[in-house]
Amino acid sequence: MKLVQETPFRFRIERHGPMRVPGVVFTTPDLLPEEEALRQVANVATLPGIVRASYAMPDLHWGYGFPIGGVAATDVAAGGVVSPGGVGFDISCGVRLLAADLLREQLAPRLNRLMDELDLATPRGLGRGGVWPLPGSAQLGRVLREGARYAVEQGHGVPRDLDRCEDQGAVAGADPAQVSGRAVERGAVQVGSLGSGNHFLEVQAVTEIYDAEVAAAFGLRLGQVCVMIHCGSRGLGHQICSEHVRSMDKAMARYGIHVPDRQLACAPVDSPEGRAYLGAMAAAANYGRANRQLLSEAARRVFERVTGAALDLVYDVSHNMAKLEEHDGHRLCVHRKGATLALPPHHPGLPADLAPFGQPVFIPGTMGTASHVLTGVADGPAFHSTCHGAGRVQSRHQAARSIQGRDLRDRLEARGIAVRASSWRGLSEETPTAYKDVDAVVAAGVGAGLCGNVARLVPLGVVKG
DNA sequence: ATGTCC
Repeated sequence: MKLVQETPFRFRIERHGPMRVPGVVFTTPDLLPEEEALRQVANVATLPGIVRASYAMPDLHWGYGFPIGGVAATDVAAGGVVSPGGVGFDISCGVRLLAADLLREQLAPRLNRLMDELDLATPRGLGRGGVWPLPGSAQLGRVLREGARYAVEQGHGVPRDLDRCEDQGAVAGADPAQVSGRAVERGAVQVGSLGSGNHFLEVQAVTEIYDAEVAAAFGLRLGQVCVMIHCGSRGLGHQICSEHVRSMDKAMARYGIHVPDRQLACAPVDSPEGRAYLGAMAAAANYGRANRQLLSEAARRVFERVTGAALDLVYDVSHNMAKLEEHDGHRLCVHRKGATLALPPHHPGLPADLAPFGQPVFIPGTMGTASHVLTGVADGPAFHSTCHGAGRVQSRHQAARSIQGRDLRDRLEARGIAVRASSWRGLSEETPTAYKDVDAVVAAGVGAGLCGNVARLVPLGVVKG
């Protein structure tokens, strides 16, 4: 495969074989991933209706069909397709940041107690329920339609929270009728739970401010304590993805669609299968947003009790979504998988007070390193998208073999990071050495013109899924 | 990511 470096932060995969557009990878030579991920970028470029390029962010790595860190837009009017693999199994997985009215030195004497209480208050782990009193399964329909808005309406949050959520807390077009009974069954008992894998709730502190004006507008200052929550749509999103991949895999031949990898199963956006998936995907997206809202409320109650400090929502973003967006007069289905929407300054989708500064974006790093706050910039080259995390370099298996969970906990604690894990195996799979350097990933994103860097945060304590 | 295989 021919990879041409076009600028210090931009590589091009020339069109070859059935590719309809080129591949464009925003990265640096030392962040370039395994060949297989680049192959996936090229495979995505064969999808019917794809426009401009198959894009990849600096945290690019191998995924199911589509690479993680991939952005692909299809033109709906030109037979453009939607593909569940372009969103990922964890539909609407995302990140929110809450800022405490508290400095890290004020928290220090109470950190351990705070972490103990967050540990108890955060349902998590594989399969394990983590049920919230909010919905019985009868109320799940409202969660699927109204997302975080329903949670706030029920008293789990304040109206201002919704101004600080992408899509004001609920995606339009959710169709609970397209969510199977199995998905509902799995989802009903997991509302308000963190999950496992790389999902976490961290107490962090702001250690660097790169853009003082934007940081102030986001409500962030040096030394401030924050809470970052990274989670998704749990078994419900997983079930929906599996079912719709299967249905599209069967339907593709009828639409005359041929893809180089069955994991790219897709159907025209404007088809029964396409509409069914998008309706179910939006429902899962709303579930994910309600989930993050409820976990925020749990954290707020703990903070209030232990420190007396309030937590203000800075923003909430998804990094696994497909959205119907207007670009240059065309209605496009923009898939972002392990990639974050980053609206530029003055975009109508921004709340008025953030309009001059662009949309906040959060990049969760790894447990031992750092996380970043970014902002959307004008003229973003990939449909206003940027990276979503550090990006894996080791498989879960490799990571787990490299260190015992208890040893990792000890090492982190020795560096002053309080760890509350739900499983030792899960903790070892998330060892910081399994990931790229998040600072380098962010620098590549900034260099490529995808985003601006606003602030850096380091973990004080981690509640691990 | 995920009742780590319907």
